[in-house]
Amino acid sequence: MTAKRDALREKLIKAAEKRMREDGLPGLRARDITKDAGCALGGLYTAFGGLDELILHVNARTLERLSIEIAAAREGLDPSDALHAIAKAYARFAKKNRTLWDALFDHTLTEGADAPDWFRMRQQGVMAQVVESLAAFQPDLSGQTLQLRARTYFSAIHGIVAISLQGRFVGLADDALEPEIARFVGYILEGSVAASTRDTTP
Amino acid sequence: MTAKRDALREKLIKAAEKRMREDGLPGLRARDITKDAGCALGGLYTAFGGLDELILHVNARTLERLSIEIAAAREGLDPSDALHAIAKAYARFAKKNRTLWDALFDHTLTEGADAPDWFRMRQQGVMAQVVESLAAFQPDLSGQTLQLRARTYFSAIHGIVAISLQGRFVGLADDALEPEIARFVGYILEGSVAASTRDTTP
DNA sequence: TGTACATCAGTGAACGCGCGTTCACTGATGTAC
DNA sequence: TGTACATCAGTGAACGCGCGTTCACTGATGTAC
Repeated sequence: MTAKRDALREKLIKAAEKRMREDGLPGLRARDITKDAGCALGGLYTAFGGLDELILHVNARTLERLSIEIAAAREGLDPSDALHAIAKAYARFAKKNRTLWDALFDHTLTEGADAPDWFRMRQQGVMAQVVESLAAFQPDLSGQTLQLRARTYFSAIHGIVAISLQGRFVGLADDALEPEIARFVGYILEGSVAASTRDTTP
Repeated sequence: MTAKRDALREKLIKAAEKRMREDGLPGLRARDITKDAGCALGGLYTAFGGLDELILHVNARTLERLSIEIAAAREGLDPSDALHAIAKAYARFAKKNRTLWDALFDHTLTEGADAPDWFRMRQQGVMAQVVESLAAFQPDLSGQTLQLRARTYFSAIHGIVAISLQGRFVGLADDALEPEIARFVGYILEGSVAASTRDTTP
């Protein structure tokens, strides 16, 4: 019966997620997780390949929730508003789920092994939405270029959120973050429209 | 005599920097460093407070070199070009000094203790240049707002560089990075000028 | 210049501990007859 | 329905090891006379 096995996996993921939310990735210990999940230490290794794999599952769920929130935020909006909404939703998610969100970027697989497909798909789920909204905003973009622009847009927002939340370089009131992002996104959209019309109508 | 002590400190910093450049922050071990520096393991603890403090010194030097390269890149340029040059220099520096640059962001002090003043000053040295160029580009900005805008500008570029280099979410040719940044910066500057003129001449 | 003594940077073996992972065992569940 | 046997998920004590830090010692350097 695989249902029992799945139940254990579920309990472990839930327990790990809870610990990660409270203590963050660095404070995550196999002993704590298995204790919370109500199984023996070794149980983790029958249910999963190891701690790293368990973390990957927690991160996958975080990505899934992020994806859902982004989807909800941009639903029914026109392209420009949607791009604004994505950035805002991203910032809010990061702030609300700080430790889980940190783990998305801090957890690196040992050796050069890259993440399994089921995990990459979760990443895609987020990125695809940026791509979609950007494509609607700039219909002339497509293929590799579109992918690249979407990543650039996303990672710029990511950088702003990341450095703001960790308070590096400058320590400023964090309620300044959302308006700052809104303004910044406005600049990008306006600038890209200007560049685009200049290209098309010389 | 403090000269000898300083010589040891210097040897340790150099050795740590070399190891960090080769193996990155995660591969940094006190034993390796002291062996390379030609002193005993305990020597590290007479010269510095501990490994963390030594890492801080390495990071301070990395920031110093970054600051110098940014200064050289923007020298004599008009504000708009200078902002472009800063972004480009940052991307190049990160790529060329990958592991050292990673350490700037990955190394976190244990507990909530924040970095000493001499270290913060190095961070300021980088940031101040962004502030300066941005102030020249948008003379209407000043004070907190200027600081905030500068950080936003900087952290957006940082995000783009960081995610590109670690190849997350999308794996794309990394020679696409510089033109992508150039375009992106162009959008921001154009957008901010448009917004600014709109404000001043309603 | 020489002797006795103090200081203290530097030594490196030993400590300590956190923590992921293993593995010989057990007991619940399933299968054969 | 009952008995014997096989399987294998789950157990948890023990392993192993990496690694930062300590601390009793030593030997070079400086000071007093």
